[in-house]
Amino acid sequence: MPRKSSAADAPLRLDNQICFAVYSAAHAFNRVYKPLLDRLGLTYPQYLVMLVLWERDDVPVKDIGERLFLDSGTLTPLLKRLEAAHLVRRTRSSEDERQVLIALTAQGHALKEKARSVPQSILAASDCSVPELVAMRDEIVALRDRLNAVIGE
Amino acid sequence: MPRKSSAADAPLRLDNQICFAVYSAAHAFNRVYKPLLDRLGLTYPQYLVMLVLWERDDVPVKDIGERLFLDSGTLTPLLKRLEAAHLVRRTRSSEDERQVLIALTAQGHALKEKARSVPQSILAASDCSVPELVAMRDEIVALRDRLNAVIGE
DNA sequence: GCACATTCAATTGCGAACAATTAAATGTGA
DNA sequence: TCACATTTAATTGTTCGCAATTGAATGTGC
Repeated sequence: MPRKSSAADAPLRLDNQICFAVYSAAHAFNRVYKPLLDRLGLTYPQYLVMLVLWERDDVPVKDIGERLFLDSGTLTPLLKRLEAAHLVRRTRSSEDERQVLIALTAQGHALKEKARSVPQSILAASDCSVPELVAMRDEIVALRDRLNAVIGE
Repeated sequence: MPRKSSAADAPLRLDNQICFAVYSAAHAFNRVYKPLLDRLGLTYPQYLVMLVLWERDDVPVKDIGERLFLDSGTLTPLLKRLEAAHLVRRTRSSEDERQVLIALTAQGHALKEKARSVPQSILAASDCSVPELVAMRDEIVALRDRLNAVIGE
């Protein structure tokens, strides 16, 4: 028997999965961002780190990681690339030698001005009203936070 | 002047970004899936490929790529790992020698039964009603499709 | 039939992402 | 004080994800 598609298979159907919706939307965002961020010389994760630093500077790697849900295994090499691009400086804290503080260079600060056009371009690409996007964002954040709550038991 | 947070900066604020909501939710899903998929011996992208194959077998790499929005650079090594795990077979099509057809092995088919408990666990972790999840999924898919439409000019 | 373009998978190189481990600095309790 | 645990980044190794290129097979237009 050729295994006809059955109702019992619905939970395993790709297009029914919310995780795949989220996964594929994340990649779609990445592809839209790519040409915009190329002009800034940033990758998407690097852009996220810069967003954090543009809000507050001179913070330990740990803080950036907590904000972005990333660990040092991801951030250490990424921050070294930003340092090589002269956008940030990495210095050991003198109060606590375990911490490495990340500070923006003048170039890093200046890049913020060039980045201001990015959110507008993304808004246009999403072809969606701001209130709709805000509502979706809040729902997705709430879902993410519930998922993260499960991970910490 | 110490650059106080200003309303002009709102579009660049991390927590205002829907892309970051999606990006961080995708990673949260990945972390919830990890222990469940470890028991199947699969990574999350490998699980997605298996979902595609459990729906329809004996398809070219191209079809899997279109379904998952992934290219051969990602899929070729991933499929070789699934082959090494004896879950799929890779054979050149005889009608069109350019294509490589991916077929499930008996083990690959059998794994579907072990996978049936996964969606239920994810539903529980998301701590959300099915109608809510379905609504969110459809919104996210619609957004993804609009973003993908922009990429193809 | 033949030059040419197109399609498809594979390959190479780079940048995430994370698990697991390491090493150094700091904190804590007896 | 001193043994011990904790915190913090860095490191190593594996797997994605994609751009760019390659090479073989197929399709096409003349």
